[in-house]
Amino acid sequence: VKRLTIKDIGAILNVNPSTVSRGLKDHPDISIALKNKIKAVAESMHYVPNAAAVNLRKQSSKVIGLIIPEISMYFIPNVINGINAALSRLGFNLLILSSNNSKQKEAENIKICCNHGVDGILISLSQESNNLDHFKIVQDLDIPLVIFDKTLKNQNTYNEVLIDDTNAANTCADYLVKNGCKNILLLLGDNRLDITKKREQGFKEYLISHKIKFTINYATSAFEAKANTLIELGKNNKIDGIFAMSDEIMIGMHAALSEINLTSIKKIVISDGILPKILSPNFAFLKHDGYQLGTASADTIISEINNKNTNSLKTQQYLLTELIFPNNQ
Amino acid sequence: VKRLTIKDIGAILNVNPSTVSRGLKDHPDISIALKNKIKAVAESMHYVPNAAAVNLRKQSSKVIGLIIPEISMYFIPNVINGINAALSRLGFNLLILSSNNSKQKEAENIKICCNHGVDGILISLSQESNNLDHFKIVQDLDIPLVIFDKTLKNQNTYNEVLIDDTNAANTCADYLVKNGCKNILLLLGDNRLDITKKREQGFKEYLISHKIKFTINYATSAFEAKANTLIELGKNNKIDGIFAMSDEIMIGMHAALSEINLTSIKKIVISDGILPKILSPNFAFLKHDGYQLGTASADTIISEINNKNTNSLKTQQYLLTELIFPNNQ
DNA sequence: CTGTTAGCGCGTTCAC
DNA sequence: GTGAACGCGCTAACAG
Repeated sequence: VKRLTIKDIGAILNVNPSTVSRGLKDHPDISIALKNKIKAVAESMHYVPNAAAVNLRKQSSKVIGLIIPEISMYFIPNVINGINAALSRLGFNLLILSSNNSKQKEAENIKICCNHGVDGILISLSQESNNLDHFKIVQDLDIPLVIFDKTLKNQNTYNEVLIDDTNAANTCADYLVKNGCKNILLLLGDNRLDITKKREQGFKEYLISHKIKFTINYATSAFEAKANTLIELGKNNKIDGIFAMSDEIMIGMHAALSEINLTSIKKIVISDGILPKILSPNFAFLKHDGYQLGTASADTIISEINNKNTNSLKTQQYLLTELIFPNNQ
Repeated sequence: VKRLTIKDIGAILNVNPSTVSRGLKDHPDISIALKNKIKAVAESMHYVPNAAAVNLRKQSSKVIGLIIPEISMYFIPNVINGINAALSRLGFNLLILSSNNSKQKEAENIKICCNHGVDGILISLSQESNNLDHFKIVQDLDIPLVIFDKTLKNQNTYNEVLIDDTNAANTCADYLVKNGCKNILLLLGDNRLDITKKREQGFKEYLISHKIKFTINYATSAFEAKANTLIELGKNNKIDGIFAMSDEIMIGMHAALSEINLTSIKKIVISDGILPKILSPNFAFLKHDGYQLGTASADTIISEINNKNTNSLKTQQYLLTELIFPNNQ
C-alpha cells in the first residue's frame, strides 16, 4: 500500500504536480474548474500531505515539546488540558515527555525534542535540575523555550510562567491565623523540591513574625502524608490548624482526619480546588489553577515562536492566586 | 541563526556530506580517524539531524499518536506512564490528543495523526463513537492502530487491549454477596458509556441470579456521585454494600460516607488501587491496572508496526484483573 | 576508504 | 493559467 502523493494526483489528471499543489492551496492562478477537479480527486482518494516533506520545506513541525517532572494525577492533567486548549486553536500539537524527576532524563528529553524538530519547548523542571547546563543545545539551535511552574531561582535566560509560591503560602498562613489558630501543623512535600522550600519559607515567615507555634512535617507521597498526619496529631493534641501544601499531601491528610473522625481542625491547602471541593466542603484552599497555568504558558511559547527574531527581554509572569473560603464560612 | 547540517560539516572538513552521514552512523567503511574528526565537529558545534529530512527519507517518524476521550486525573496518567515505559525503550514518542468525548474531535485527531505521519495510533474511543466510519482514512493509509480500554462491541477490524468489564463487575458482585450483603447500591458512571453498561450488566446479572436486592444510581462526576450517595442512603437505610464502578465515582462515595461517618457498609470498587489504598484501608477493589494496560497496548502497536506487511488476524487481548481484599479482612 | 548521484514529497520561483 | 526546475537535509546505491 503506497500513499498517494501530489505526483500521483497529477498523473491521474494529466497535470503537473506543482499545479496540484497550488490547486489544493487555493492559489488564485488556478482555474476554478481545475481546482475542483483536483480537490475532488484528493478527497475521494484520501490524499493526505506528507508531514515530513511539508516540515522539511517549511522548517516547522507545528509540534510543541512538553517536558514535565512526572505524569501524575495531581495538577498535571489540568495543565495539559490548558495547554491543549490554547495550542490546538492554532494548529499546534503536543509531544509529551516525562523526566521522572531525573536531570539526565530531562536532558535526553530535550534532545528528543530537538531531534523531532519541535517548534518550541514547554518545560517544568525536574527536582534534580539545579542548573540549566543541559539547556545549551536549545540555545544553540535557537529553539523557543518557556519554563513553567517549577523553575530555578534567578535564571533569566528563558521566559517563565509561575505562581509566587512564597506569597501563596504566606496568604495561607494568614488565613489560619486570622481564624484563630495558635498551633499549626505544616504538611509539606518532598523537602528536596524548590517548591517545598518556597512554600515552607512563605508560611514560616508569617508564623514567626506573628509568634505562632508550629510543627513541620515532610512527606513524599499521599500515603506517607496520611501516616505522618496521624503521628503528629498523636504527639500534639493542641494542633488546631493544618496547612497542606498540595493536593497530594492533602489527600493523605484528609484520609487521616476522616479515619479518626476529626473535623474541628481548620484546614487550608494549595490546590486547583477540584479535590478539596469533592472531599470536604470544609476545606479552604488557595486556588492554584493548573488550567490557567497551561494556557498562559502556551500563549507565552506561541508569542515567542512568532517573535523569534526580535530578541526580547525575558520575563517572569506570575499568575494570580485566589483564596477560596469553605462552605461553612 | 541557521542550523548546522551535514553539508556544513562536510564543508568544514573538506569531505562529502554523505561521508559525514556515514561517519556519524558508524558505518564500517569510514576510517576511524575520520570518524572521530567528524564526530568531534558534530559534537562541538551541536549538530542535530533534521528530523523532517530523516523522516522523509526513512518514511517513519518514530511517533505514536495517542487519542483518549479526556485527559483526566483518573486512570489516564497511569496508562500514559505504562505506554511511555514500553515505547521509550524503543525510541518511540507520544503525540497525545484528547477527543473530549466528541466523535467529531476524535475524527479530527485521527486526521492530525495522519498528517503528522505517526507510525501508529493508540486510541480509546470517545463516548460518542458508536461506529468506526471515521477510521476509514487510517485503513486507506494503512496505519497500524490499536484500540484499548474503551472500544466498540464486535468490531474486528483492529486489535484490542481491554479488560472484561462484565466479568470484572461480576466478580465484584460476588465479593459483596459472599460477604453477606443483602441490599446493594450500585454507583455507576455516565449511563451513555458502553463501559457503564457492561459493568452494570455484569453486576446485575449476578445479583439477579442470586436474588439480591439492589438500587442503581448513575453519576457523571465525583461531585454528583457524592450527592447521589447521600440521597440513596437517606432513602434506604437497609443498604449494606456499595459497588463503585470507578475511581471517580468512588471518591464521591467516600466523601459522602466520611461526611456522615458511616463505616459499617461493605464497599468494593473497580480501580487501579492507588486512591482506594490512600483513602481508606477498608476498601476492597478489583484491580484494573492502567499501567499494565498501557504497556500491553504499546507492545501490541509495536508488534503491529513491525509486522505491517503480514496481515495477521485481529485479536482481543483481555488483561487479567485481581481482587484485592481490604486490610481488615 | 571516500565521492557522486539520485530521490524521499512538497512548495516556490521562474518561465511560457 | 500551467509546466519545469530547484532545493529543503538526509541516506543509500553505485562508483572508483
